[in-house]
Amino acid sequence: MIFLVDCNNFYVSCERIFRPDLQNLPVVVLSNNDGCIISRSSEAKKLGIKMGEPVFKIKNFIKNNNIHVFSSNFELYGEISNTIMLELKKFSSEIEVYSIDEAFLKIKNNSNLLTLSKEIVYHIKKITGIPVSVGVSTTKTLSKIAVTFAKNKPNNTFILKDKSDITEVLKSLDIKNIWGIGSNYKKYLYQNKIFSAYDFINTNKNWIMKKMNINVLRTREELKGISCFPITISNNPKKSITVSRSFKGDIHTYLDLEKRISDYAFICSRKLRKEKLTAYSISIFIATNRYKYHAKSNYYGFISDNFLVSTNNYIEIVKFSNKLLRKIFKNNFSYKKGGVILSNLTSQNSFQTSYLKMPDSYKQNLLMNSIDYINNTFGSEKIKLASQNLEDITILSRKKLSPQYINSWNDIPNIII
DNA sequence: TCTGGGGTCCTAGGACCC
DNA sequence: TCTGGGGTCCTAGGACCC
Repeated sequence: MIFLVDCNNFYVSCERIFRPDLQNLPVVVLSNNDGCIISRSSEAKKLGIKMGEPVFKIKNFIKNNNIHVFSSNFELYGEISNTIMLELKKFSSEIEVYSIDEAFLKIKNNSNLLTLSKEIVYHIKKITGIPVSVGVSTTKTLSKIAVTFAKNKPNNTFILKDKSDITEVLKSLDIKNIWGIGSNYKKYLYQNKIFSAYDFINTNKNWIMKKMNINVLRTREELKGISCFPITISNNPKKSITVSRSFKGDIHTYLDLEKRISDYAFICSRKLRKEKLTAYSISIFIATNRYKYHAKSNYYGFISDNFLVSTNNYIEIVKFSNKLLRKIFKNNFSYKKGGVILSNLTSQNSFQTSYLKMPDSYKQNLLMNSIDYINNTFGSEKIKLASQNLEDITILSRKKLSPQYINSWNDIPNIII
């Protein structure tokens, strides 16, 4: 059987660990730049706050209803997530960490599914303080359905096993709530008079393949109890690394944009080096504010290119990103967002060399390692490259940031007796 | 004033080969 | 009048996820 363990309102629950006074009160967590709502406590949901809602639109509502607001603290959430996943490994060695707040567990000895589910809920809450839900069924897609039911049960567990139960559930379930059916396929399926999950399992296979794709067909099979998405235990190596941000205000000049792109390229390189990888390809994009202007004053620039040889050299990556930026930059636009993507990644110990370019010299490597050492020891922005933003201003707006309770010595909670 | 960020997979069609 | 058949690889764009 497949157990899907899903944390309840994960980011909000993380904040509440250190703020027990916020139990039973409406709480929300915001996206980067304090832009949108990305996590809501059940009380906030009951007040009608929607997922992805822009904060500025409901500023007064937040105030009037005494809703507690946090900026996102992903460092903290990541640490808590790691702890949860380590604890879950005690229940099964066949575990797939699917996202920051979800994991699939394959459990073979399934004598008492309900008891085991309750045990998982109890254990994770006891060790980490995070409330989780457990959905159990025979395939990943069915477990996904089970866990949504679990969220509304008093003990946060739900077993979806009997054939007749499954049929009943599928009949009651809107197709848009199936894992793998997004807004576009939903629209298309509605147009073809397919509304419930039960309608969907009775569709024609060739039609699905012709009009959609193989994964949609797999989803259909999974709903019938035929497993098509196996649990992938090995943590596959990363295939791409992105750093992108919306800017606080608009940017008009090339030079200002270059500072941002240099920053993102530098951060991206740091992530790359942390994973002990090198990149062969790099992409840059810049975009105007899609909400603000008419279509003709909007512009989206995107470009990709390859290095001669895979690299994780800060200087080389930042230099190349600026060279690409020059090719897509256009005057007379107000830029609102930009990003750097590194792809075609390989391990730094095994990449392909080339006769076109000498490998980094010993001195270059020493320089790169020194940058890492200094930034890791004294703060991530101590050493920068000259094209980066050198003024001491924070790029992100995070006005309601909680302390780094468990990943910074300065922020360790004090207990006063 | 103000609207997030980071990923993966699939496929049609183009470029190329013999 | 009439111009083959069978492949592989790459990539942009579209779909999805949290």
